[in-house]
Amino acid sequence: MKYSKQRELVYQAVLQSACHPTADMIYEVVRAQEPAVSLGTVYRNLGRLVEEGLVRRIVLPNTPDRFDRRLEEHQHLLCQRCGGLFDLGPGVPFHFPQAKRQIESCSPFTVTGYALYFTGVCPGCAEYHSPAIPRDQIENERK
Amino acid sequence: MKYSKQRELVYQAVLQSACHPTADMIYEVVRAQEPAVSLGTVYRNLGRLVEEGLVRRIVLPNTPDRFDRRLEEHQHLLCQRCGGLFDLGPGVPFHFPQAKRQIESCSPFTVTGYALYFTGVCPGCAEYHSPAIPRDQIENERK
DNA sequence: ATACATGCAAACGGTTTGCAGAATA
DNA sequence: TATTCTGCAAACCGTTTGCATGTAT
Repeated sequence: MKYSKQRELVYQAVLQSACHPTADMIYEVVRAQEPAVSLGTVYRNLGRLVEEGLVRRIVLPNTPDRFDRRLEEHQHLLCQRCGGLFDLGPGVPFHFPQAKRQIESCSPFTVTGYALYFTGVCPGCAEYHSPAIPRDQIENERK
Repeated sequence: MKYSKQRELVYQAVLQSACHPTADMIYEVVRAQEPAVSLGTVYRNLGRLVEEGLVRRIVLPNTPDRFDRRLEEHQHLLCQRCGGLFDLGPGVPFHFPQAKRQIESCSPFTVTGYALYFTGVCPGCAEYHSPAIPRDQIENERK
């Protein structure tokens, strides 16, 4: 893969993001340093970085894809009030190798992967009388 | 909710489908009986039926939504070769109430729901020298 | 020199929506 | 009659793609 300044900036933006940014958020960050960058280039480079395994893509229904610098296996919770996406610790009782074994032992399928996420309410949104906040007004996803 | 022939046909089409049909497949089935029906109406009615809890919506990345007449909790496997979506039996080692309890006991989130599906290869596609079949050429999803 | 990457803008695909008219209650 | 529904077509939104130009090796 040939070096490009744009890809470097996209990668750094993902690494330095405190949350799980969308392509659009990455675009804004990169544009601050390289105003001529195009959204298409950001999409292309995010795709490349995912292919190379440098960055993880999180696909959720009815929302733009999110990107994650954390490569280790972990689950997420999608807050239904603010739309924020949060990492869950290792307490989630789901172990893929075991699930794979179990499914393959009692059904005719070969299992190669999975997708799992939870929905719920984050602590910030759960506060007393905390109003629902439309997603486009909050993008700082507390942890 | 006011009766409409179109909604009835949409509902029956989901109930009678052998697989997990997309809005488009429902559209085709309904159109066979009611040629003037519009795709918009199919979408609207599928949405209503989901709201009413009569039908389940299955959301997957990069593919149109699927609809499911089975309301009981169960998991799915998405075949990566033919694109077919298959029901998995009760052997999947994931139990939501337990997961909810465990996550809530060790993190500050309230958990209200989840999404889980597996990817892999279905028996039909696993056959010896079975070629990969593009999704638009196979829509009979064996069970 | 020759790949490969970029900016731009148009296209894509699944889904939603605004509207005037038709069907239900 | 009052409300809800429909068909139609345009809009929507995140993402991808074609193309001519620019940049890294």
